Amino acid sequence: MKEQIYIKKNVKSFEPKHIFECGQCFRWNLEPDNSYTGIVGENVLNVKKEQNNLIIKSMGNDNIQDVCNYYFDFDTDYENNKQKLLCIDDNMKQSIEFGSGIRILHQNIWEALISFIISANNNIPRIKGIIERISQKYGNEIEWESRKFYTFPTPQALSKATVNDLRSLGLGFRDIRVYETTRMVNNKEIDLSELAKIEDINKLREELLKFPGVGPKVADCIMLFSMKKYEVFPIDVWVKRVMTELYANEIDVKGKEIKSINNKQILQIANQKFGNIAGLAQQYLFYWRREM
DNA sequence: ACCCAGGGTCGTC
DNA sequence: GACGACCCTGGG
Repeated sequence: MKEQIYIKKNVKSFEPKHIFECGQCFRWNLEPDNSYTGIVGENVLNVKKEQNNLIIKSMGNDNIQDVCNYYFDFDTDYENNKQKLLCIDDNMKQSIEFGSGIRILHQNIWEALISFIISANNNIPRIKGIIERISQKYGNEIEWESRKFYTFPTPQALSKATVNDLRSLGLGFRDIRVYETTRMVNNKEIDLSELAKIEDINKLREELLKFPGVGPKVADCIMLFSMKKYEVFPIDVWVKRVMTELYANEIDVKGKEIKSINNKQILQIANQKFGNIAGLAQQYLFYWRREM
């Protein structure tokens, strides 16, 4: 366990607030000095932006530069992607201006699987609290600057939790879903490392849907936020709201005004407009609408 | 005090 | 395919 520092100069499309508060991750917290501290794998990271430079510190065993390149997806050209979306319409333009520093993180699949099962019919403060308590109880402790942090538990570590243990950590009705999913992962009924190799989105989704607690929305979140499948378009209440407000009039049939559109129609619009980076467009729209 | 909604999913009809 | 139930918590 060692402390490391990584300074990356002249970054574009990287704004900690946008990245960590656009709803894709649950383990990052704002510090008094305006930096963010979070847990990535078995490391604690602290990220601060000063002018256009990034100052990243870490405590852990992994090489900080490798961790950051993978997790923050530094190889993807966001300037180029933003340019493509900007010229689609004025809505995209506004939402990108608002969340210009958003990046889609490359999170751990197992952690994303459990986290988004917990997210079902739940609010963000409570989701964060639940994940924090799970990590405190079943994860590894890392001490840094006389503070204690807890990594997200491995499947094996979480298998020690009974349904009642999970219930007492505040999961509510999601307790059995998390318990069963953990059991399936440990038994390798579905092998997560094999899952990551599946290229075809629909085959991948089909596999993910076999886990209890994973429906279409959660499956798409896992694919987008931990597997870099930028073409998927997770539809939640907020996305439904914003897509209806912005685009319901476009599927206006025979002069009739349509005020509610279903998920299939939303996907159709998303694919047609945003194509293979629909997931990125989804994040700009989600963040924009939710912060309004 | 009471009600409602929250990054949905599941079982039932 | 539509509909209600579901644990729990913070905010109105």
